[in-house]
Amino acid sequence: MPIGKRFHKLFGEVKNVEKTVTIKDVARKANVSISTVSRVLNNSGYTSASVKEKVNKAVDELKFQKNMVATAMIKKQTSTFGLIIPDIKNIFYGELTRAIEDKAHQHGFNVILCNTDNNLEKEKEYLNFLLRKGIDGIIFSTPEINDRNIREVMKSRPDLPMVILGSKVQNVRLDEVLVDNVDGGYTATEHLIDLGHERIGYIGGQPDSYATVERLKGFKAAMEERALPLDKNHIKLDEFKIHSGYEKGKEILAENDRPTAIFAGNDAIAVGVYKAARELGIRIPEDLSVIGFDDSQFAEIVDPGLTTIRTPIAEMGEKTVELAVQIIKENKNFKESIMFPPTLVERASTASVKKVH
Amino acid sequence: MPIGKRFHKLFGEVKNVEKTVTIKDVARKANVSISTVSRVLNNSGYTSASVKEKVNKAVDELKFQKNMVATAMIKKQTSTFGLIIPDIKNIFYGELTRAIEDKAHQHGFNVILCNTDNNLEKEKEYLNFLLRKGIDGIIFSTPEINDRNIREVMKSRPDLPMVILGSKVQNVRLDEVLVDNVDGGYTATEHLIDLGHERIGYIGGQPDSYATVERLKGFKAAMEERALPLDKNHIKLDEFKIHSGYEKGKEILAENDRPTAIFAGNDAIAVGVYKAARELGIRIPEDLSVIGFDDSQFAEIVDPGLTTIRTPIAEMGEKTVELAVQIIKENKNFKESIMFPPTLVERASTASVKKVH
DNA sequence: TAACCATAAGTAAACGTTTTCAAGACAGGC
DNA sequence: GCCTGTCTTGAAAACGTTTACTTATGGTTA
Repeated sequence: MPIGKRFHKLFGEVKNVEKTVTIKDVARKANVSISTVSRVLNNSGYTSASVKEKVNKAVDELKFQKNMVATAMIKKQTSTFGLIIPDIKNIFYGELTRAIEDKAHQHGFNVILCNTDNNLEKEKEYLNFLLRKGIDGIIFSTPEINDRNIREVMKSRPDLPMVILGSKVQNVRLDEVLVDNVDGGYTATEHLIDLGHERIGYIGGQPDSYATVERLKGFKAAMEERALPLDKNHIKLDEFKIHSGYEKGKEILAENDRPTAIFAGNDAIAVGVYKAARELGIRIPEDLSVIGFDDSQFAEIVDPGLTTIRTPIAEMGEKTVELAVQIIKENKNFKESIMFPPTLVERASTASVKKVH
Repeated sequence: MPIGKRFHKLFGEVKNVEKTVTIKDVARKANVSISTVSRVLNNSGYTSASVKEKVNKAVDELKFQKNMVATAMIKKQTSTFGLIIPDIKNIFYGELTRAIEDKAHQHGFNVILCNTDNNLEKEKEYLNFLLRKGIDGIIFSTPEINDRNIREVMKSRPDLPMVILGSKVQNVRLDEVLVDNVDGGYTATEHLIDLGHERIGYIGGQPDSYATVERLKGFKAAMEERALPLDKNHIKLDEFKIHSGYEKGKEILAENDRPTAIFAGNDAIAVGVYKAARELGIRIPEDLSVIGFDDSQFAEIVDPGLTTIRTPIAEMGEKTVELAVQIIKENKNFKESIMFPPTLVERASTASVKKVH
């Protein structure tokens, strides 16, 4: 298939048909052995100044570039990470991915993108592919982490750096970087309570996901601490998507004793709540306070600006990569759990509850 | 560095320390030569049914997985594409990337993500990396395509499939898939004119970018066709970003004879215009009609819903990958130019101009 | 019965590097 | 002048596949 080869075949000794230049060509030109070339290239071992010069000159003249596939073959390192997320269309993962890719690039790694849609079979497929391609590490960031797939990889490749971003896998000891979701949930709820709200709804994402559960914990903790009742009808879980926020928002807001504030599990859900409120003629923040989670681009775009709990997405992404790189370079596994603190970002979607009603 | 090896070193003949299983192990277990194993694996050449069975059994039992690095080494194919975009955080590229990655996955390819921020040096760096890694093709999608880098790659690797998505490079013959930007610009403007608008502004992205220029062409064509004057003060170019829409929007809307409608070069710019209008107390669509371009997620989120020109992002991404795959498989370069038609999507941000004033 | 062909399977070279090993050169200390 | 140690280089093995080439075996055809 490669053109160069084909020509060789067809025409025999056709000269210089865009043949890629290898270390052999450099060696020939510099009049040294390939091992010497390799040594100056990687400057490992001993090499004299004169030889170094000769080789570098040849490298420049021939515009030689090391073939990384060959290097990968023998070194068993590809300078590549696999990144597993549900969906890059999701703005949250866009921001995360950008941070990860940047940091990886800084360290000389590329990242292979894998969108799983939270589909275990798809994830498994990707995992197989990545493993066979010899990637140097895997970064997971999916709300529902499947321990079956993870466990399998851990068994077949116990040495492979894996770090989980934003989620936890039960009963599996892995490197993980997280936001303090309980704290975030607590802070969000506290903020609403401080504004005088008493009937507060919660719309969360995937019921089994770590983020949903933990944020709900924080929510409940704050409500209980202030002795406010939890209304089951005002707590709904679905997905971390606009659509879910819209649907569940409509359900909650249609009730007679509808809440005066809603804590949305993430910004996308909050956007859905905005839409529901708009359709029902409910004004934000006059009639309804809304608080989100993540502080993604959505929060600023929406009108009124969304008050939200900021997840330090970029910092977390960067830390994740640094952890992975460290594991690779130092060849030891930390199994660390790094927790980032979330912060409240006040915009215009939350206000004091109207006492009159 | 690889654990397996290290152990071997340290303890001498330690047995079976999670050594990866190779084709040799399969051959030994099945009592055949490695070439035979290779043949049944790829079913190429002749293999008897009995041998096939033996080999497959051994493969299953050993859970053998072909090492793709080794395959890449000899076949010079890595089943990997490089994707070069400015920024995955940008929602437009998120949607595009998802479509591309999906299609690539369907065809058995992975994609390496590269964010260049439209920085030529960065682009070059990525390009070098990709080339050295032996990727099978490159997909570009950046507003300002640098012909220097492209030309260089074309020279060093004339056989390498490259396809450009959404942009054109002057004086370079490449496979490209595009939206009809002139048509889109024309349609957008026509829509506004049909609503009775006469003073219409245009806020575009990067001045040198193909999309900006072509959309502006369509805008001008429509204006001229209806004999409407072009006001230089109402035509501003900056970047395809929210911030640009905000800044330029404010400038335009601050004028005395401010336009009654604005054609934004893309949806992000339109979002910026929304913000500017809000700050200035200008209502959309009552006081100002706004039309965007792309029909990205922003268009639906914003209130009022953004009327926009739909770019068939997903379809274009898919077509791009299909083109690249076809080039690889059939080993011939089409240098095709595929044009997709844009369509008008009416939402609530455009309305008849108020005649009273 | 010889010649030919299709089928089957093994041997070894190849892909482009890195790395181990061996060996040569040269210096300094005795 | 010999031994030891430090530099310096090259030959060759290795990484895990694919593939060209070779050889062997039957069966068919002339």
